[in-house]
Amino acid sequence: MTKMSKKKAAILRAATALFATKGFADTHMSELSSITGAAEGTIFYHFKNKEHILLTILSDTKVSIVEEFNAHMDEREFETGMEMMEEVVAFYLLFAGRMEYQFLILHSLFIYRLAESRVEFRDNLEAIYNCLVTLFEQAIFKGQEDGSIGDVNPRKSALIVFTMVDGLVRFKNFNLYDAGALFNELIDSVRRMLKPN
Amino acid sequence: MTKMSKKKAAILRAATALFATKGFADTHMSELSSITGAAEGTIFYHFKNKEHILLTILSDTKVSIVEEFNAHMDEREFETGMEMMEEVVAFYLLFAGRMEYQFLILHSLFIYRLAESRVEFRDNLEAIYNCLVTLFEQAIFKGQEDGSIGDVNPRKSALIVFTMVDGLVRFKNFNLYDAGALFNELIDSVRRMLKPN
DNA sequence: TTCCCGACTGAGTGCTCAGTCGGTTTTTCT
DNA sequence: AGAAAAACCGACTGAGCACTCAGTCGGGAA
Repeated sequence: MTKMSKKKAAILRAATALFATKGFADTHMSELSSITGAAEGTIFYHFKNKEHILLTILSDTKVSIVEEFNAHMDEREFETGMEMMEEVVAFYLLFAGRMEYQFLILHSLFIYRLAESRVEFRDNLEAIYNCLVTLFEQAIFKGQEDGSIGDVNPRKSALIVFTMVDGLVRFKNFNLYDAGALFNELIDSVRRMLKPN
Repeated sequence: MTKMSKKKAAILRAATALFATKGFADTHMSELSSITGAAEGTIFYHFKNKEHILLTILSDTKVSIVEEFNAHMDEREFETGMEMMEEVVAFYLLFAGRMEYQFLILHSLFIYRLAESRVEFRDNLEAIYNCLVTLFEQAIFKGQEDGSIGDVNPRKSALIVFTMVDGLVRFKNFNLYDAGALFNELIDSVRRMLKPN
């Protein structure tokens, strides 16, 4: 984090893009080498194997998400829980756009396969999902106190909203249709879903 | 379809499960051979290469989805568009549960990578998504005529609902949490999202 | 009975790929 | 400056992979 060799940083950057767009198995060390200008030996000097590169990316992604979301939410105040909910959704979409490759990796099968057998992977994924769902849930709690959100089950509704927003990001990243065009529709839907009565 | 050798059917069945759970690249012909009892040569007798197995699975999946959804919807009448919407959502969740492997494949990166370069893949995927989104959209049209659904943009709202339902299926298949427990919450959310005023 | 053909076989082939290793260059510290 | 440590290099290895091919087998038609 504090000091990292140029090559190591370049390897992580290139691997993030390649894992996201080509998948883990279809990304070869030779490509990573030619793109970054680092010899294959250099890659294995910095990472003990291919999987370790992926784990580093996932761990970095977790740190980014947890830190940036909490920082963003901490530094602003909301009149109502509904406003907070709208801000979480908006920031989620903005952030997912900025970190498109990382979110593609989070939406990939190979990461869940690894999470089944490897705790290091599972822990990072759980931290990410827990952080995100909790933010949605907090907005609902707040909204139910101030009356801006109706009498829904907070945890379950948080998961539903998460499903919607994350599904939209996935569709956008897979180029299924333009998610940007659905932004307003999504916010409206969430509002209608959660408002009292 | 009409007549298929036992071995060929077994290969397709095993490949569906393996591609869904292990991914395309991590599924080896040797596994396919040992699981099905078919010699590796037999696999290449029936399919010209590995990719051709995947294409066959995708094409069969498309046929199943399009036929079964249309059949299911045709054979029942709905009082209101909202009722129809609830039935589409319910049947989607039921069907995705029955065809878990196929839906896992539909949610996998490798299929979208192939769709970018190969028309045969892209055409099948488009047919599937078009069929599904259109059903949601038709329910909204109907609901707007009979007053059970409010004044929303039909296409966009259909996509949002699709995002929710499909996202839930994805979360369930990736074992992120029990989607079954969210069924009622989902239906309620859709109803609140779409109801007039 | 002979012939044919679709289904099936599995050892063999060539290539690709993650990972190694012995060595060189660059940076940091005293 | 000089030594030590960190970063970097790329030819090499061997395991594993998709795919091939020459040939077997069984059963139906002529």
